[in-house]
Amino acid sequence: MPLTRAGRPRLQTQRRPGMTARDEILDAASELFTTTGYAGTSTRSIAESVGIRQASLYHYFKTKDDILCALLSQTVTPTLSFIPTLLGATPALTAAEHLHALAAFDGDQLLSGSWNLGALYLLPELRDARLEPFWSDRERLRLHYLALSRAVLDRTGVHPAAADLPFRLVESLVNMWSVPHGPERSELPVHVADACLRVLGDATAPELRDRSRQLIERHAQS
Amino acid sequence: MPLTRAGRPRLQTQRRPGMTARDEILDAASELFTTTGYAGTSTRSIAESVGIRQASLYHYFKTKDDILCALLSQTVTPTLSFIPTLLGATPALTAAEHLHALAAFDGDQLLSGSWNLGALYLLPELRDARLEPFWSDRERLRLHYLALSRAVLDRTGVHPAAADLPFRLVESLVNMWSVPHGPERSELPVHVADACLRVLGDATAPELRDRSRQLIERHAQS
DNA sequence: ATTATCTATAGATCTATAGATAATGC
DNA sequence: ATTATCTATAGATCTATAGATAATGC
Repeated sequence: MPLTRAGRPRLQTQRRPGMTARDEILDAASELFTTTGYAGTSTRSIAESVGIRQASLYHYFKTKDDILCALLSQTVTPTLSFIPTLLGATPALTAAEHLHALAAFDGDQLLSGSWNLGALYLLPELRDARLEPFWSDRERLRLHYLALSRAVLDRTGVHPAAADLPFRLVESLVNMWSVPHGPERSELPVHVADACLRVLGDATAPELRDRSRQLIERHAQS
Repeated sequence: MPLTRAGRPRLQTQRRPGMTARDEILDAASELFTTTGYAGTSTRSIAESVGIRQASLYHYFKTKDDILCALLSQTVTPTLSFIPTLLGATPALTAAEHLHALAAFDGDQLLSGSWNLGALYLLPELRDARLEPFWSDRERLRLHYLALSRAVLDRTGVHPAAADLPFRLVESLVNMWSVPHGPERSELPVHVADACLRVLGDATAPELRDRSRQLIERHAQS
């Protein structure tokens, strides 16, 4: 077991979490992109924050864009992969159960990790052709929320204009990332999932909350 | 009445709305800041979009920051000035009535104008010392929502974690700015105001909606 | 030999300033 | 004389590349 890796040693010792230099770079970029924006973050500032020279970034990423793409792919994918699990549950879920579990899972995802990666989707500078795959993933997720919400609205009779709000409620978790005196962060997603149903005119039964928790746990194991 | 104003003529004819050059610049900056971000928008691109030379911007604004500040002051101020009107209404409003009217007004503000100025508040690069006055205005507004929401929650018995959600629902209007196949834009704010009450466990009576509309109209006249 | 870093730098920006110029206003 | 624009440019970035260097791996 080598004490140091191959390659010329760094001038500074490691200061970012991560097993590989690539992970260190992604951690630093997450923090900087989410706090000062994409265009507002220079490759130099990323490198400084890792403790390497600016040019060394290019050993791991072809361009600055590549760093952003690597980060974005970590965001929507887990939630999209939860949908088949929900669709395959037996006995089949009602629309309300499905929506609640989806919202709770999606919210957990958004609040997990050390940096507010979900906020990257709110960066306007990001609506760019080369990032289209990530936007279409996100749009697929939105349309799934929309279909579930409409099914609930059909039953409750609330105005159809409310159909987009559950997705927006979950999305707004990224703006609650650091709100003083708020509720315990780990509990926020389930409260927001409850709120998704209330906003559609439905009440959340406690059993529904348990069901969501089970579905999420079972998915985590597989 | 002069056909042209004093000063050397422009090379290009006017292409932006606005009575003054300053207004033309603000219109262009609104579009660019909200679509490509603050750091992602160069002073050159603003000038090009107005049809003047980059250096000419500095006749109207000392720095690029100054342009952003001028835009930000247009956003929260109108809604904050609506609060005294609501507090002074006779007979006094219930918390639910107050919240509904506030949300409907705030939502109208966010969707008015040709550009999605409210989205500027979601730019992370904007959390900067020199823009602190705008953030504290916005925080004041959030705390007002919070207090009203808590009063409603006391009555309905819904979990206190929902107290921040009405503010977030209204805020998310900026992300619904251009959603295909959505409800009529002018009607969105009232639907979101209704949703604010539902998310707190309250139902919106139709009279409440009328009351909000009246309050907003009366404020607009004064 | 391979790898991960480093130094150095090209070339393209970007913000802001200095000062010239071409109108109107008096 | 005043004003609003223009041209030109300084000085500070910023991204990305070229190639040197100092480790480990074989």
